Amino acid sequence: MPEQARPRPAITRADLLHAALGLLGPNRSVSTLTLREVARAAGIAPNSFYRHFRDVDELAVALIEEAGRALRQIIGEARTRAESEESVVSSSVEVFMRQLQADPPWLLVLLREGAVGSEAFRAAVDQQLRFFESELQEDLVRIAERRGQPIVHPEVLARAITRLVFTMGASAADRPVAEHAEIAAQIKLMLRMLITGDQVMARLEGGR
Amino acid sequence: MPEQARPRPAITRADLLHAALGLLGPNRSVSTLTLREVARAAGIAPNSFYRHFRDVDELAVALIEEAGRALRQIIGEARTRAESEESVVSSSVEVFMRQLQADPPWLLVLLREGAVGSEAFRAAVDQQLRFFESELQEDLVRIAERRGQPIVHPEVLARAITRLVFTMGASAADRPVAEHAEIAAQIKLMLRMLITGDQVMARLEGGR
DNA sequence: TGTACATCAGTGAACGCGCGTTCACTGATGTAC
DNA sequence: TGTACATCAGTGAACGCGCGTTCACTGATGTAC
Repeated sequence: MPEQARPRPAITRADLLHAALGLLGPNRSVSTLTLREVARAAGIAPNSFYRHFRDVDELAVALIEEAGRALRQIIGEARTRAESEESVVSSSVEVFMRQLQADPPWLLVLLREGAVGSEAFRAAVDQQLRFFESELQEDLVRIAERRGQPIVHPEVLARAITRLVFTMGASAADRPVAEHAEIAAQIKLMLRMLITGDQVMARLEGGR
Repeated sequence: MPEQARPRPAITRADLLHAALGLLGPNRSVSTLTLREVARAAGIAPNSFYRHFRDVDELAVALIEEAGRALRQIIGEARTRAESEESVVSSSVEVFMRQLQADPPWLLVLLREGAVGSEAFRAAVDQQLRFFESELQEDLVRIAERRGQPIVHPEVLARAITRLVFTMGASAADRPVAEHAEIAAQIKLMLRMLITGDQVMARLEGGR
């Protein structure tokens, strides 16, 4: 049984992910990246790509997971500072829109790739959305219970909020920055409708 | 000034659109169609494609417009039979989900292509969504006023409903049909939250 | 009605290109003894 | 410390392929007179 020799990675998976991110833009989605492009951007020969990923799809999935992690951390930090549903909503939306304006390429990965691409691909985005949903759900429940007014449909509420924010964010990314404030206000209003609706339905259904 | 001679189109634009639709499926989005594929499916030489469209993007936009028209007509018919916000919502959602299960390829065009593709491409999908929004808004306002309880934020409400239905529909298209009923129920619940929220906020803001 | 002409949808061949993937390789590094 | 060997990230060349686009063409149809 031979002891394992250490590789000396001149180029890492992270380098490749970074190179791939650099290629993205308003009109370039992850699903259109080619192996040769990424290799070129990373400064390696095309065939060297295989030392790190099985194919471009595997890189794409890694990119999605990375992006999800990054956004969840940022939103999570904003949320821990919030103490009411109202402020959970508005601070999350504000942080989200601020990220959108900074226009980091990884955010586009989450906004754009959910619908298109290979099976594995869409599943990866869906997975990240579900992470968001469950984290949001926990926060909403925690805050609502502290206030003594529990949420009636926490799962559906969290999902509706998450999906609305992402879909509105995706369409905001295509519009001039000047409109972003207006869009943010619309999103907040929508979320307030949802939360209020849930609360009222609690009362109508018996208020428990 | 020569009088114009009539073309005798052996193959029409509609034939090409139809051929393109036939190529779509759960894992094939419009943005991945190639000119040669479509020409092959339509039974013409690749270069003949240019007699009908400038390029595949132009065909894609036509496809989107066609799909939008089709869906709006179907939903519109369902809606004219509805007389309360509640039934507008549930009959629209039901018709929508029924279409989804019938799995017509053109529906995928609207659900999948909003985020990816060329500028013109995304703009075309966005346009169709706006048509939906404004038609829905009219119906909501009309019905609410007849009931004497006007909607406070008709534009935002209509947009939230439209976006939620489309994004939830897109994710439903990836899930087994057995889950569709559950998803439809979730969508209805979400929309009820939105509508109830709007109504209650009316009262909170002074009830006018 | 007959003839000459214009129109134009569809064609077949060819082009150069970038793609993913394969192959046998090189050469730096780490390990065994 | 020195030497022989194993590992393996990266390479250069080559492959066959499908792509979009161009060109000069054909031949059926419609129009002018």
